Amino acid sequence: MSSSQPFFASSPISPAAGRRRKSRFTYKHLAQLALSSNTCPLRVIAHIDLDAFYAQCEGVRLCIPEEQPLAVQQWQGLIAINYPARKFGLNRHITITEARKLCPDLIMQHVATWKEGDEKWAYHKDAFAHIATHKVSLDPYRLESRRILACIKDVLPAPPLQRVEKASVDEVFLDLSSQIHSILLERYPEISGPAPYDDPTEFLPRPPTTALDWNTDALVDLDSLETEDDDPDWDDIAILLGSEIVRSVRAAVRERLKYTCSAGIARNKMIAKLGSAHKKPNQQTIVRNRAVQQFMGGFKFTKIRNLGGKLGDEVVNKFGTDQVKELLAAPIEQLKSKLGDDTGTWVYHIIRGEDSSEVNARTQIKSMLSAKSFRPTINTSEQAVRWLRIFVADIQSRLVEEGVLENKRRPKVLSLHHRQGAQMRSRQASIPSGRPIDETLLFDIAKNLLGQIVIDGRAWPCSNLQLSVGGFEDGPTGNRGIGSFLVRGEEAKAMMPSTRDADGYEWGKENDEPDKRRKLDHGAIQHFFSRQESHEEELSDAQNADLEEADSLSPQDTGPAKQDEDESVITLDEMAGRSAGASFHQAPITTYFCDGCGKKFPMAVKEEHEDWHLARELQAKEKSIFSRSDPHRSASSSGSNKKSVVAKGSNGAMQKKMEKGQSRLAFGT
DNA sequence: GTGGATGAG
DNA sequence: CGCTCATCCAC
Repeated sequence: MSSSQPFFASSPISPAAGRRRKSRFTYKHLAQLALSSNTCPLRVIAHIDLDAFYAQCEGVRLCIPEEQPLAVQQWQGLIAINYPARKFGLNRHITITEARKLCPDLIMQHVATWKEGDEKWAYHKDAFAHIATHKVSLDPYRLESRRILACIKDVLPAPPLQRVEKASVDEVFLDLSSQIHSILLERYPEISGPAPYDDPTEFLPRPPTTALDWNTDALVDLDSLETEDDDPDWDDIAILLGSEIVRSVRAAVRERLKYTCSAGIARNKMIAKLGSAHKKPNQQTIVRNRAVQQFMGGFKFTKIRNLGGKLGDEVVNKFGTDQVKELLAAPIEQLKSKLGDDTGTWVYHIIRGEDSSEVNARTQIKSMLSAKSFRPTINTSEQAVRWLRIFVADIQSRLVEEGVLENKRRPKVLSLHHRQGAQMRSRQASIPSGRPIDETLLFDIAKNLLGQIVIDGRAWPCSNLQLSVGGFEDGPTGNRGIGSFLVRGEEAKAMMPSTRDADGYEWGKENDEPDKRRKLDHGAIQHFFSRQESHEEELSDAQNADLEEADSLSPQDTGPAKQDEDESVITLDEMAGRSAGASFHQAPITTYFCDGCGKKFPMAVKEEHEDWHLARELQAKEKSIFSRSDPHRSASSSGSNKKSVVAKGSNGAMQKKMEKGQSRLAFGT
């Protein structure tokens, strides 16, 4: 909300009749460009947006022709619709039956899902039948997003000339200023020297008057007072270079990875983003500085980022319009008095196309969430605990992808959100540092947080649970070599049957002893988690059926109460430990040492552990699941038999393990 | 630091 | 819609 400006409102040199001798820009402005200064009037920002991203991912993965109408399904809804399908009037918020009616030829591919005990997400036929036991995974799209980002970074020059911000799974901002500065100096030696008299406020000479080739881009019309044959200035040259860079980035993404995207090129992030949405798909739009007024004037201001929600509604109500053009008439004092000083000032500038926000050179995420909405609701702690297992497996596998194993980054905080009716509650806890993160550790903490929420009361029926990690910290130096060495040392320590850390917390054992660091004592937890079997009959038929089906796949991981009639009190730890952990948590009698992990394991899990390594290696060799074609797909996911429950293993060995029900939690490495 | 609200896609 | 991600702010 800086009140720098208004550079573009007036020229330092009167645009009289005929040709100005000098540029409107100075040597100082040119120098600012090299630093990507957010106040530089020559600055060039691009926004790149993948077209119907999830749909494109599935199209690429399954080698579906691009003209084929294709939508991505999530349970009963559609979350992405490709452009051929949009011609049939399909949009989001449409049911799959309506969609099929409008476009009988439509392919609806369901997103990948997980269920309890799965090693990894997988694509399932008839996924909707498993809504009670599975959660969706958007991981395939995150992985593709990562490849595309890597491709973009690869075609751009090395940092700091390159500045890329990942704005979402399918969007990036590029600050092209530095790169363009270097191109300008190279191509136009006349401005590469020092300023005359060493005075940075000297105006630059004008660019050579060659007519610019704006190519095939959608070029936004000029403001009414400008004329098309007006001589170009350096901002025009710069933005045109920006457009050429973006064109080459898009071509690389297209040729190497088969994805189309749309882009906007402008002087700031806000306009670049409006630009990328202007013409889709597979097009790019240049919004020159002198076209900004014309471009902005045609929009509803509710299209501007941050004005799409309650704030936008508030402005509409207080000023009686949703048009940028009409709100321009409101004086800044009125905006400030009605919206507050800060917000009013921000709105005043933003509708004039002024946005000085930086492109943060950031491509890594700051938090990670795994969530599930329950329909119908869940009503018992043990159901919730089972979902925690799935969330933990999901998050752990994504942490592995983030490089947490190599100690590149690690989260500090784990939190659990819970919704009952309209009420949302959450609890969080720190993830102890100094030891590797694994599923057992995360599950242990998550389970404890659930206990806290449950004893606060009013936990059931629960309509939504979300487990997240955040507060990511960078590893020691970002240096992989020394980092992984240290981690291995820590891991070996943590794997010892009974190891206390500096705080006296005992690791390597399940928490069957009181623990001072917990906010709850086990007595309280036991009270609220006892006698779960009395709620069994409250499960819906669908849930019961699916739970039994899942249980039959993994005999040692059955729900607690049913088999143990002799126990009337089930602790959280027992519920947790009964599956994966069972052998893990007992002091092993014989152990073997895994060179790959640099740590000890119970001999009983040797075979499984080595299989797990093998599976991971095979998987790592595959650059992407999307590089494979999968011709055996049918036109829809409905109507198939319910027996296809076993996940596609990543190899035969894994598959066998899963059938035996032995493959549970992955042992942390 | 924690937990809730808002906003985007 | 359901599932993510990010930011802001009162406490």
